[in-house]
Amino acid sequence: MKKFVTIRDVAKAAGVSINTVSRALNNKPDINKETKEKVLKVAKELGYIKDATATSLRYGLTKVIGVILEDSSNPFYSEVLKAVEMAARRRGFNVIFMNTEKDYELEEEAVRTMLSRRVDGIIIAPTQEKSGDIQLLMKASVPFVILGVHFDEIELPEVYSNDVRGSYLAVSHLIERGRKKIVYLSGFLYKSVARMRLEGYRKALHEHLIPFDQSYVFEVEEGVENSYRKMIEIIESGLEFDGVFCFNDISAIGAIQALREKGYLVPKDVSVVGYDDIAFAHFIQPRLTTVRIDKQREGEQAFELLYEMIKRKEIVNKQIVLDVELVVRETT
Amino acid sequence: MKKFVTIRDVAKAAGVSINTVSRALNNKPDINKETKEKVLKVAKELGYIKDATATSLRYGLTKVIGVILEDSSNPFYSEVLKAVEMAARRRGFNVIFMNTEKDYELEEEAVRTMLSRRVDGIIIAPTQEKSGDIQLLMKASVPFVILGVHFDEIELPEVYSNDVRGSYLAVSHLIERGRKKIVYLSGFLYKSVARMRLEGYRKALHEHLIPFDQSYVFEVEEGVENSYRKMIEIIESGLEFDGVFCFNDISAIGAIQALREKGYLVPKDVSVVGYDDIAFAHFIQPRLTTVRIDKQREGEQAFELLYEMIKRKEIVNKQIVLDVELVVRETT
DNA sequence: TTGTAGGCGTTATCAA
DNA sequence: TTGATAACGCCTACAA
Repeated sequence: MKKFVTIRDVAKAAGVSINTVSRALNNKPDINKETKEKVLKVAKELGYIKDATATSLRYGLTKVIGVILEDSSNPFYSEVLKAVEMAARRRGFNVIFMNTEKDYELEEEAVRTMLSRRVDGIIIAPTQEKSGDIQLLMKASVPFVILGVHFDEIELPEVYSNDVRGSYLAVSHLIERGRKKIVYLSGFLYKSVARMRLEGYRKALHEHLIPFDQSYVFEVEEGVENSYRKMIEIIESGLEFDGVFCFNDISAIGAIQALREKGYLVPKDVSVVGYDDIAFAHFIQPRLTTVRIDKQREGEQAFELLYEMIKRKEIVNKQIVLDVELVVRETT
Repeated sequence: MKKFVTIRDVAKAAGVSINTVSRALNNKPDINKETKEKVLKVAKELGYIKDATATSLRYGLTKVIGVILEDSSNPFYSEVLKAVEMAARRRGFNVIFMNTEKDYELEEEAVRTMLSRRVDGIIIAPTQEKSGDIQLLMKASVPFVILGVHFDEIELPEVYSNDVRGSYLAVSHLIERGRKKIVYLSGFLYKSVARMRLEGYRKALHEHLIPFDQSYVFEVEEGVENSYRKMIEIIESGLEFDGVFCFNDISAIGAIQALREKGYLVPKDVSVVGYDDIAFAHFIQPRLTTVRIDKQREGEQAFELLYEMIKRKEIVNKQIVLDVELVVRETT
């Protein structure tokens, strides 16, 4: 089991030396045409398949990139991941991915694994709880791109979306719909994304002369269940509100469920806006108004930035900020 | 950029030979305790990270498996894929995945790439249009597991769900709800899954003494849009029906959308059952009645079967058929 | 145009 | 207990 044909085997069968085989296989010029054809024929007959492992070792390049994210089955990330894979493949790269489950230890372990695999580059969506692994990456001098996150303190290659603008658009839209008391179901504020979205929220309120009220902002762990429960809690607390801006579509779905159960009509009584525009945002009922991030583009851009670094063999300290779009549907 | 510390560097810095370093790193017994500690210390100081590429070449084992599927962002596959990755990691394996976009050429190319990468095993969800790549895999004598598909003609290691039973349950349930004219929005029948589900459909009708009518079976390409359009078509054709059994949840969503647009109430006028129980099945409104496949288990089982083959170094010609469960919600 | 030899980073065999 | 050496499969100087 698992005995592969080597160039040595091909060489012997074709009656030439191993590097004549190598030359034939790699389209080198310095080889006789007939020899080449013969070698290629023999290689095919024997079912030769080049060992990328050996080539990697020889070249010091694996043509593999690593992708590290919290949950590859999440409808947002799964689309980004797919886009990365497709973009990578177009350039002859394969991708190894690892899930961190939002666990920093797993994230750091994933980084070490990728480094050990000698991937040519890494795309990572860090949890932002700690950033020791990012330090590790910087020291390792392996090209990497931060995905979906922006670090204020250090300048790093990043691809993320313009979420200040996104949430500004979302909240302004709510206000234009006549909503004045807008709950923000936020993610944890140690995450740059949550902070940016909070900033946009505040900006929109401010521009519309609505005072910011901290008691309308709730930091809630991600997941439908969590936002569902938090929404129930908010309703039961008696807080007055007529709009809900959600950290993402998933949490919007949870919120809408809670609202419905408590007898609120969406959007008649309460308007809801989500974020991300995952595929299901326009299949749920009522169709979700949300802020669209172009996930395919995000994945592609992340790979292309990484690729540029791999090719140029140097850090390209560029922050690519993707534009974002409000998609008005039926929940507002 | 990208200069890694090698055991050679460690050896020099520690004043020992390279294989003393190797011994220390790999917890070999025949090494002096102090030497070992010193080596480990130096290795850590220098930031040594083992090169898995070299180890792979040496051992003839990469500790990488390949996963080939049509669309890693599909809510069904993305969950299975994640489960595979998690299971693999527990055993010290990493995973490279490739999307085929239901294109046989890409699928075959993916197989070649995986072979070239010398992955220790492959999990593949084949399109079933052609199967030359499966032949290739068999010849290559690399362990592989077929995911979500059953081949009648050849006995191969497979993990798939009991879809005859699943659709039998679904259709029986529709009948018990008083439905008699049940449309089957099928996938293409060259796929084993579609055939199995058709069989269950027929079986349920037969047992309930409802004659099978070919004109109620529609082969439709996957995707919400396609099932949406087909459903519109069916309605406009004037066909009488009171139930719709869908190939999967995605197609159920499309069908429900069409029904709603055409003024049908679900489930009052028409009952609808989906298949897969993707995460969103219970977020859409009305909540979708569907047949649940345990996606996590499917991924785990696929990996474990593969792992068994890798460990035993021989084909384990086992077909693992996962049980399936009817989840009654609000569309029936 | 072709072949020989060395090396990529590891690990295993054998000898010291 | 330790060290020298060969080998995994490939590619590239260099030599022929």
